[in-house]
Amino acid sequence: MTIAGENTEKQILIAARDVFIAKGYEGARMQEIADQAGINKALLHYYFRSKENLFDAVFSEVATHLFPAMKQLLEADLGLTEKITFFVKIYLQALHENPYIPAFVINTLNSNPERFLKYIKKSGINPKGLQQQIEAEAARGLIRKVKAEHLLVNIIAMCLFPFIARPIVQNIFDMKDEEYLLYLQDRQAEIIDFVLKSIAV
Amino acid sequence: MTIAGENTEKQILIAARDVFIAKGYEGARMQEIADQAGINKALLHYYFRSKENLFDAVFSEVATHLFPAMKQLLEADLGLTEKITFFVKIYLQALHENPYIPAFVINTLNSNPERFLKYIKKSGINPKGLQQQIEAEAARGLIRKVKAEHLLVNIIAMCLFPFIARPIVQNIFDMKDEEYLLYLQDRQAEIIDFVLKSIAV
DNA sequence: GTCTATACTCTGATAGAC
DNA sequence: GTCTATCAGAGTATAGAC
Repeated sequence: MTIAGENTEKQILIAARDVFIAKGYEGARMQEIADQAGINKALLHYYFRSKENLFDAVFSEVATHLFPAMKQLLEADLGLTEKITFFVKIYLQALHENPYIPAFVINTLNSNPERFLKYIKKSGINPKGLQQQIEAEAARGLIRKVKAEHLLVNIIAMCLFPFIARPIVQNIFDMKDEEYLLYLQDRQAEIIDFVLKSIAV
Repeated sequence: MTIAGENTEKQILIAARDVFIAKGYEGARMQEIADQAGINKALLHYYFRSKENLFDAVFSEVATHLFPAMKQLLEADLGLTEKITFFVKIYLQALHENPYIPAFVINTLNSNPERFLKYIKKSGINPKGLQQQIEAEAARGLIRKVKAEHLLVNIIAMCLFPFIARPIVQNIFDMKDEEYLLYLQDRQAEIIDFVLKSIAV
Protein backbone atom coordinates (compact mmCIF):
# COMPACT_ATOMS: atom_id res chain seq x y z
CA MET A 1 0.00 0.00 0.00
CA THR A 2 1.41 3.36 -0.99
CA ILE A 3 1.78 6.33 1.28
CA ALA A 4 -1.02 8.09 -0.56
CA GLY A 5 -3.18 5.05 0.01
CA GLU A 6 -2.56 4.94 3.71
CA ASN A 7 -3.35 8.59 3.99
CA THR A 8 -6.63 8.17 2.15
CA GLU A 9 -7.59 5.25 4.35
CA LYS A 10 -6.91 7.32 7.42
CA GLN A 11 -8.99 10.21 6.05
CA ILE A 12 -11.85 7.85 5.36
CA LEU A 13 -11.76 6.44 8.87
CA ILE A 14 -11.74 9.90 10.41
CA ALA A 15 -14.67 11.01 8.29
CA ALA A 16 -16.55 7.77 8.85
CA ARG A 17 -16.06 8.04 12.58
CA ASP A 18 -17.52 11.53 12.63
CA VAL A 19 -20.53 10.65 10.52
CA PHE A 20 -21.34 7.35 12.21
CA ILE A 21 -21.07 8.92 15.63
CA ALA A 22 -23.30 11.81 14.63
CA LYS A 23 -25.95 9.81 12.74
CA GLY A 24 -25.64 6.21 13.83
CA TYR A 25 -25.32 3.29 11.43
CA GLU A 26 -28.71 3.57 9.77
CA GLY A 27 -28.67 7.35 9.61
CA ALA A 28 -25.18 7.61 8.14
CA ARG A 29 -24.78 8.03 4.37
CA MET A 30 -21.80 6.80 2.38
CA GLN A 31 -22.06 9.97 0.30
CA GLU A 32 -21.66 12.15 3.37
CA ILE A 33 -18.65 10.17 4.52
CA ALA A 34 -17.09 10.47 1.08
CA ASP A 35 -17.72 14.22 0.98
CA GLN A 36 -16.25 14.72 4.42
CA ALA A 37 -13.20 12.66 3.46
CA GLY A 38 -12.80 14.67 0.26
CA ILE A 39 -13.19 11.68 -2.05
CA ASN A 40 -16.01 9.92 -3.91
CA LYS A 41 -18.18 6.99 -2.98
CA ALA A 42 -16.42 4.52 -5.24
CA LEU A 43 -13.22 4.96 -3.31
CA LEU A 44 -14.98 4.12 -0.07
CA HIS A 45 -15.91 0.77 -1.51
CA TYR A 46 -12.40 0.30 -2.85
CA TYR A 47 -10.95 0.55 0.65
CA PHE A 48 -13.80 -0.99 2.64
CA ARG A 49 -15.94 -3.34 0.66
CA SER A 50 -19.22 -2.28 2.25
CA LYS A 51 -20.84 0.13 4.67
CA GLU A 52 -20.97 -2.69 7.18
CA ASN A 53 -17.21 -3.23 6.94
CA LEU A 54 -16.49 0.45 7.30
CA PHE A 55 -18.69 0.66 10.35
CA ASP A 56 -16.98 -2.31 11.94
CA ALA A 57 -13.60 -0.70 11.39
CA VAL A 58 -14.80 2.46 13.09
CA PHE A 59 -16.70 0.79 15.87
CA SER A 60 -14.01 -1.63 16.92
CA GLU A 61 -11.62 1.26 17.36
CA VAL A 62 -14.14 3.45 19.15
CA ALA A 63 -15.59 0.81 21.44
CA THR A 64 -12.26 0.27 23.12
CA HIS A 65 -12.39 3.87 24.33
CA LEU A 66 -15.55 3.32 26.30
CA PHE A 67 -13.72 1.77 29.19
CA PRO A 68 -10.34 3.40 28.96
CA ALA A 69 -7.69 1.93 31.16
CA MET A 70 -10.50 0.56 33.28
CA LYS A 71 -9.10 -2.92 33.41
CA GLN A 72 -5.64 -1.85 34.50
CA LEU A 73 -7.06 0.48 37.10
CA LEU A 74 -9.37 -2.12 38.55
CA GLU A 75 -6.42 -4.44 38.98
CA ALA A 76 -3.97 -1.80 40.16
CA ASP A 77 -2.26 -2.05 43.52
CA LEU A 78 -4.13 0.81 45.17
CA GLY A 79 -6.43 1.21 48.11
CA LEU A 80 -10.11 1.40 47.21
CA THR A 81 -10.36 5.10 47.99
CA GLU A 82 -7.45 5.94 45.72
CA LYS A 83 -8.72 3.57 43.08
CA ILE A 84 -12.12 5.25 42.99
CA THR A 85 -10.59 8.70 42.99
CA PHE A 86 -8.24 7.92 40.12
CA PHE A 87 -10.88 6.12 38.17
CA VAL A 88 -13.38 8.97 38.23
CA LYS A 89 -10.71 11.49 37.28
CA ILE A 90 -9.33 9.43 34.42
CA TYR A 91 -12.73 8.41 33.15
CA LEU A 92 -14.19 11.91 33.17
CA GLN A 93 -11.09 13.20 31.41
CA ALA A 94 -11.44 10.56 28.71
CA LEU A 95 -15.12 11.43 28.33
CA HIS A 96 -14.30 15.10 28.10
CA GLU A 97 -12.05 14.30 25.13
CA ASN A 98 -14.63 12.01 23.51
CA PRO A 99 -18.00 13.31 24.64
CA TYR A 100 -20.07 11.72 21.87
CA ILE A 101 -18.75 8.20 22.12
CA PRO A 102 -20.95 6.96 24.95
CA ALA A 103 -24.20 7.83 23.19
CA PHE A 104 -22.90 6.30 19.98
CA VAL A 105 -22.01 3.04 21.68
CA ILE A 106 -25.27 2.94 23.61
CA ASN A 107 -27.16 3.56 20.40
CA THR A 108 -25.36 0.78 18.53
CA LEU A 109 -25.63 -1.46 21.52
CA ASN A 110 -29.40 -1.25 21.70
CA SER A 111 -30.34 -1.01 18.04
CA ASN A 112 -28.08 -3.89 17.05
CA PRO A 113 -26.89 -5.96 20.03
CA GLU A 114 -25.43 -8.70 17.83
CA ARG A 115 -22.97 -6.28 16.30
CA PHE A 116 -21.86 -5.21 19.71
CA LEU A 117 -21.24 -8.56 21.30
CA LYS A 118 -18.27 -9.11 19.01
CA TYR A 119 -16.35 -6.35 20.74
CA ILE A 120 -17.42 -6.44 24.32
CA LYS A 121 -15.58 -9.68 24.89
CA LYS A 122 -12.34 -7.83 24.34
CA SER A 123 -12.84 -5.49 27.27
CA GLY A 124 -11.45 -8.10 29.64
CA ILE A 125 -12.95 -6.34 32.61
CA ASN A 126 -13.26 -8.70 35.52
CA PRO A 127 -14.97 -7.44 38.66
CA LYS A 128 -13.83 -10.36 40.78
CA GLY A 129 -10.67 -8.61 41.94
CA LEU A 130 -12.63 -5.53 42.91
CA GLN A 131 -15.10 -7.61 44.88
CA GLN A 132 -12.26 -9.26 46.80
CA GLN A 133 -10.68 -5.92 47.54
CA ILE A 134 -13.97 -4.55 48.79
CA GLU A 135 -14.46 -7.54 51.06
CA ALA A 136 -10.93 -7.27 52.36
CA GLU A 137 -11.20 -3.57 53.14
CA ALA A 138 -14.63 -4.06 54.65
CA ALA A 139 -13.25 -6.79 56.90
CA ARG A 140 -10.54 -4.41 58.07
CA GLY A 141 -13.17 -1.79 58.81
CA LEU A 142 -11.94 0.67 56.18
CA ILE A 143 -15.26 0.81 54.33
CA ARG A 144 -18.71 -0.59 54.68
CA LYS A 145 -19.53 -3.81 52.85
CA VAL A 146 -20.96 -3.16 49.43
CA LYS A 147 -21.49 -5.26 46.31
CA ALA A 148 -19.03 -4.67 43.49
CA GLU A 149 -21.75 -5.09 40.82
CA HIS A 150 -23.59 -2.13 42.27
CA LEU A 151 -20.66 0.06 43.21
CA LEU A 152 -19.04 -0.19 39.80
CA VAL A 153 -22.28 0.42 37.95
CA ASN A 154 -23.12 3.34 40.20
CA ILE A 155 -19.82 5.05 39.56
CA ILE A 156 -19.86 4.49 35.81
CA ALA A 157 -23.49 5.56 35.59
CA MET A 158 -22.82 8.83 37.39
CA CYS A 159 -19.83 9.57 35.15
CA LEU A 160 -21.50 8.67 31.86
CA PHE A 161 -25.02 9.98 32.28
CA PRO A 162 -24.35 13.69 31.77
CA PHE A 163 -22.70 12.83 28.45
CA ILE A 164 -25.41 10.45 27.31
CA ALA A 165 -28.35 12.63 28.26
CA ARG A 166 -26.80 16.05 27.96
CA PRO A 167 -29.72 17.79 26.19
CA ILE A 168 -32.13 16.68 28.91
CA VAL A 169 -29.91 17.62 31.83
CA GLN A 170 -28.84 20.89 30.31
CA ASN A 171 -32.43 21.82 29.58
CA ILE A 172 -33.90 20.86 32.94
CA PHE A 173 -31.30 22.88 34.80
CA ASP A 174 -31.49 25.62 32.19
CA MET A 175 -27.76 25.84 31.51
CA LYS A 176 -25.87 27.50 28.68
CA ASP A 177 -23.11 25.51 26.98
CA GLU A 178 -20.36 27.12 29.06
CA GLU A 179 -22.33 26.47 32.21
CA TYR A 180 -22.67 22.85 31.27
CA LEU A 181 -18.92 22.49 30.90
CA LEU A 182 -18.48 23.97 34.36
CA TYR A 183 -21.14 21.59 35.63
CA LEU A 184 -19.24 18.66 34.18
CA GLN A 185 -16.04 19.87 35.82
CA ASP A 186 -17.90 20.25 39.09
CA ARG A 187 -19.04 16.69 38.94
CA GLN A 188 -15.57 15.23 39.28
CA ALA A 189 -15.22 16.22 42.92
CA GLU A 190 -18.94 15.71 43.52
CA ILE A 191 -18.96 12.12 42.31
CA ILE A 192 -15.84 11.20 44.24
CA ASP A 193 -17.28 12.79 47.34
CA PHE A 194 -20.64 11.17 46.80
CA VAL A 195 -19.18 7.70 46.46
CA LEU A 196 -16.63 7.91 49.23
CA LYS A 197 -19.18 9.24 51.71
CA SER A 198 -21.53 6.46 50.75
CA ILE A 199 -19.05 3.65 51.35
CA ALA A 200 -17.56 5.14 54.50
CA VAL A 201 -18.06 3.13 57.67
CA MET B 1 -64.12 8.60 12.68
CA THR B 2 -65.67 5.18 12.82
CA ILE B 3 -65.01 2.60 15.48
CA ALA B 4 -63.15 0.49 12.94
CA GLY B 5 -61.02 3.49 12.14
CA GLU B 6 -60.13 4.22 15.71
CA ASN B 7 -59.21 0.63 16.24
CA THR B 8 -56.93 0.64 13.22
CA GLU B 9 -55.27 3.83 14.34
CA LYS B 10 -54.60 2.30 17.73
CA GLN B 11 -53.16 -0.83 16.14
CA ILE B 12 -50.87 1.29 14.01
CA LEU B 13 -49.62 3.24 17.00
CA ILE B 14 -48.93 0.08 18.97
CA ALA B 15 -47.04 -1.48 16.06
CA ALA B 16 -45.17 1.75 15.30
CA ARG B 17 -44.15 2.09 18.91
CA ASP B 18 -42.68 -1.40 18.95
CA VAL B 19 -40.78 -0.99 15.72
CA PHE B 20 -39.48 2.51 16.38
CA ILE B 21 -38.31 1.52 19.85
CA ALA B 22 -36.57 -1.57 18.52
CA LYS B 23 -34.98 0.00 15.43
CA GLY B 24 -34.92 3.75 15.95
CA TYR B 25 -36.27 6.24 13.44
CA GLU B 26 -33.79 5.57 10.64
CA GLY B 27 -33.78 1.82 11.15
CA ALA B 28 -37.55 1.45 11.23
CA ARG B 29 -39.39 0.44 8.06
CA MET B 30 -42.94 1.46 7.23
CA GLN B 31 -43.44 -2.02 5.77
CA GLU B 32 -42.54 -3.65 9.06
CA ILE B 33 -44.91 -1.39 10.96
CA ALA B 34 -47.68 -2.19 8.50
CA ASP B 35 -47.02 -5.92 8.78
CA GLN B 36 -47.03 -5.82 12.55
CA ALA B 37 -50.26 -3.82 12.54
CA GLY B 38 -51.84 -6.30 10.16
CA ILE B 39 -52.48 -3.74 7.42
CA ASN B 40 -50.65 -2.42 4.36
CA LYS B 41 -48.35 0.53 3.85
CA ALA B 42 -50.93 2.67 2.08
CA LEU B 43 -53.11 2.68 5.15
CA LEU B 44 -50.27 3.97 7.27
CA HIS B 45 -50.08 7.00 5.04
CA TYR B 46 -53.83 7.38 5.13
CA TYR B 47 -53.79 7.74 8.92
CA PHE B 48 -50.45 9.49 9.33
CA ARG B 49 -49.31 11.42 6.32
CA SER B 50 -45.65 10.48 6.65
CA LYS B 51 -43.13 8.43 8.60
CA GLU B 52 -42.10 11.63 10.34
CA ASN B 53 -45.67 12.25 11.52
CA LEU B 54 -46.08 8.71 12.72
CA PHE B 55 -42.85 8.90 14.65
CA ASP B 56 -43.89 12.15 16.28
CA ALA B 57 -47.15 10.61 17.39
CA VAL B 58 -45.27 7.71 18.97
CA PHE B 59 -42.49 9.72 20.46
CA SER B 60 -44.62 12.38 22.09
CA GLU B 61 -46.53 9.67 23.90
CA VAL B 62 -43.43 7.72 24.88
CA ALA B 63 -41.25 10.63 25.95
CA THR B 64 -43.63 11.52 28.72
CA HIS B 65 -42.89 8.15 30.32
CA LEU B 66 -39.22 8.92 30.78
CA PHE B 67 -39.84 10.95 33.89
CA PRO B 68 -42.97 9.41 35.28
CA ALA B 69 -44.61 11.28 38.08
CA MET B 70 -41.26 12.91 38.68
CA LYS B 71 -42.63 16.41 38.80
CA GLN B 72 -45.31 15.63 41.35
CA LEU B 73 -42.89 13.70 43.49
CA LEU B 74 -40.29 16.43 43.49
CA GLU B 75 -42.91 18.87 44.66
CA ALA B 76 -44.59 16.53 47.13
CA ASP B 77 -44.85 17.36 50.81
CA LEU B 78 -42.37 14.76 52.01
CA GLY B 79 -39.06 14.76 53.80
CA LEU B 80 -36.05 14.31 51.56
CA THR B 81 -35.38 10.78 52.75
CA GLU B 82 -38.92 9.69 52.02
CA LYS B 83 -38.90 11.56 48.73
CA ILE B 84 -35.76 9.77 47.56
CA THR B 85 -37.05 6.42 48.72
CA PHE B 86 -40.36 6.81 46.95
CA PHE B 87 -38.77 8.20 43.84
CA VAL B 88 -36.37 5.31 43.35
CA LYS B 89 -39.11 2.76 43.97
CA ILE B 90 -41.58 4.39 41.60
CA TYR B 91 -39.00 5.07 38.93
CA LEU B 92 -37.55 1.58 38.92
CA GLN B 93 -41.04 0.13 38.78
CA ALA B 94 -41.87 2.30 35.77
CA LEU B 95 -38.63 1.26 34.10
CA HIS B 96 -39.37 -2.38 34.80
CA GLU B 97 -42.62 -1.97 32.91
CA ASN B 98 -40.98 -0.06 30.04
CA PRO B 99 -37.40 -1.27 29.92
CA TYR B 100 -36.66 -0.22 26.34
CA ILE B 101 -37.90 3.35 26.52
CA PRO B 102 -34.78 4.94 28.02
CA ALA B 103 -32.47 3.68 25.27
CA PHE B 104 -34.99 4.73 22.65
CA VAL B 105 -35.27 8.24 23.99
CA ILE B 106 -31.50 8.56 24.45
CA ASN B 107 -31.02 7.35 20.90
CA THR B 108 -33.49 9.85 19.46
CA LEU B 109 -32.13 12.54 21.69
CA ASN B 110 -28.60 12.23 20.39
CA SER B 111 -29.17 11.35 16.76
CA ASN B 112 -31.72 14.09 16.28
CA PRO B 113 -31.70 16.67 19.08
CA GLU B 114 -34.00 19.06 17.22
CA ARG B 115 -36.78 16.51 17.22
CA PHE B 116 -36.41 16.03 20.90
CA LEU B 117 -36.47 19.63 22.05
CA LYS B 118 -40.11 19.89 21.07
CA TYR B 119 -41.08 17.51 23.83
CA ILE B 120 -38.71 18.12 26.65
CA LYS B 121 -40.31 21.46 27.42
CA LYS B 122 -43.41 19.61 28.53
CA SER B 123 -41.71 17.79 31.38
CA GLY B 124 -42.14 20.79 33.64
CA ILE B 125 -39.52 19.50 36.02
CA ASN B 126 -38.17 22.28 38.13
CA PRO B 127 -35.30 21.50 40.49
CA LYS B 128 -35.62 24.77 42.39
CA GLY B 129 -37.98 23.34 44.97
CA LEU B 130 -35.70 20.40 45.56
CA GLN B 131 -32.72 22.68 46.02
CA GLN B 132 -34.64 24.68 48.62
CA GLN B 133 -35.66 21.58 50.47
CA ILE B 134 -32.09 20.32 50.49
CA GLU B 135 -30.85 23.60 51.87
CA ALA B 136 -33.57 23.65 54.49
CA GLU B 137 -32.86 20.12 55.68
CA ALA B 138 -29.13 20.74 55.60
CA ALA B 139 -29.61 23.82 57.76
CA ARG B 140 -31.56 21.74 60.26
CA GLY B 141 -28.74 19.19 60.30
CA LEU B 142 -30.83 16.39 58.81
CA ILE B 143 -28.52 15.85 55.83
CA ARG B 144 -25.25 17.20 54.55
CA LYS B 145 -25.35 20.04 52.07
CA VAL B 146 -25.38 18.81 48.50
CA LYS B 147 -26.21 20.37 45.14
CA ALA B 148 -29.56 19.43 43.66
CA GLU B 149 -28.13 19.35 40.11
CA HIS B 150 -25.79 16.58 41.15
CA LEU B 151 -28.01 14.66 43.53
CA LEU B 152 -30.88 14.43 41.06
CA VAL B 153 -28.61 13.42 38.17
CA ASN B 154 -26.85 10.85 40.34
CA ILE B 155 -30.08 9.19 41.35
CA ILE B 156 -31.55 9.14 37.87
CA ALA B 157 -28.28 7.91 36.40
CA MET B 158 -28.07 5.00 38.80
CA CYS B 159 -31.67 4.02 38.10
CA LEU B 160 -31.48 4.33 34.31
CA PHE B 161 -28.05 2.99 33.50
CA PRO B 162 -28.74 -0.73 33.89
CA PHE B 163 -31.60 -0.35 31.41
CA ILE B 164 -29.65 1.73 28.92
CA ALA B 165 -26.50 -0.39 28.97
CA ARG B 166 -27.94 -3.75 29.84
CA PRO B 167 -25.90 -5.85 27.39
CA ILE B 168 -22.63 -4.41 28.70
CA VAL B 169 -23.49 -4.78 32.35
CA GLN B 170 -24.97 -8.22 31.94
CA ASN B 171 -21.93 -9.39 30.01
CA ILE B 172 -19.28 -7.95 32.30
CA PHE B 173 -20.85 -9.56 35.33
CA ASP B 174 -21.64 -12.69 33.35
CA MET B 175 -25.32 -12.91 34.25
CA LYS B 176 -28.13 -14.90 32.72
CA ASP B 177 -31.39 -13.13 31.95
CA GLU B 178 -33.02 -14.28 35.18
CA GLU B 179 -29.99 -13.20 37.15
CA TYR B 180 -30.17 -9.78 35.59
CA LEU B 181 -33.77 -9.38 36.68
CA LEU B 182 -32.75 -10.26 40.24
CA TYR B 183 -29.89 -7.81 39.95
CA LEU B 184 -32.30 -5.07 38.92
CA GLN B 185 -34.53 -5.90 41.88
CA ASP B 186 -31.52 -5.81 44.14
CA ARG B 187 -30.65 -2.35 42.98
CA GLN B 188 -33.75 -0.75 44.44
CA ALA B 189 -32.58 -1.14 48.01
CA GLU B 190 -28.96 -0.65 47.01
CA ILE B 191 -29.53 2.70 45.33
CA ILE B 192 -31.66 4.00 48.16
CA ASP B 193 -29.05 2.87 50.64
CA PHE B 194 -26.22 4.29 48.56
CA VAL B 195 -27.82 7.70 48.28
CA LEU B 196 -29.05 8.02 51.83
CA LYS B 197 -25.67 7.02 53.26
CA SER B 198 -24.00 9.53 51.01
CA ILE B 199 -26.12 12.48 52.09
CA ALA B 200 -26.19 11.55 55.77
CA VAL B 201 -24.55 14.03 58.10
C1' DG C 1 -61.49 2.77 5.13
C1' DT C 2 -58.87 -0.51 2.89
C1' DC C 3 -56.66 -2.56 -0.83
C1' DT C 4 -53.30 -3.31 -5.16
C1' DA C 5 -50.25 -1.33 -8.14
C1' DT C 6 -46.94 1.89 -9.06
C1' DA C 7 -44.29 6.24 -9.17
C1' DC C 8 -40.27 8.33 -7.56
C1' DT C 9 -36.25 9.08 -4.83
C1' DC C 10 -32.45 7.75 -2.35
C1' DT C 11 -28.49 4.91 -1.54
C1' DG C 12 -25.24 1.16 -1.51
C1' DA C 13 -22.53 -1.00 -4.71
C1' DT C 14 -20.18 -1.97 -9.25
C1' DA C 15 -18.14 -1.25 -14.10
C1' DG C 16 -14.78 0.58 -16.54
C1' DA C 17 -11.72 4.49 -18.07
C1' DC C 18 -7.57 6.84 -16.70
C1' DG D 1 -5.49 4.53 -6.62
C1' DT D 2 -8.92 7.55 -8.14
C1' DC D 3 -12.52 9.08 -10.95
C1' DT D 4 -17.33 9.31 -13.66
C1' DA D 5 -21.28 6.98 -14.80
C1' DT D 6 -24.63 3.76 -13.81
C1' DC D 7 -27.17 -0.23 -11.95
C1' DA D 8 -30.14 -2.63 -8.78
C1' DG D 9 -32.66 -2.68 -4.77
C1' DA D 10 -35.00 -0.67 -1.11
C1' DG D 11 -38.07 2.56 0.82
C1' DT D 12 -41.44 6.38 1.20
C1' DA D 13 -45.30 8.05 -0.74
C1' DT D 14 -49.30 8.36 -3.96
C1' DA D 15 -53.07 6.99 -7.51
C1' DG D 16 -57.01 4.90 -8.07
C1' DA D 17 -60.27 0.91 -7.67
C1' DC D 18 -63.52 -1.08 -4.45
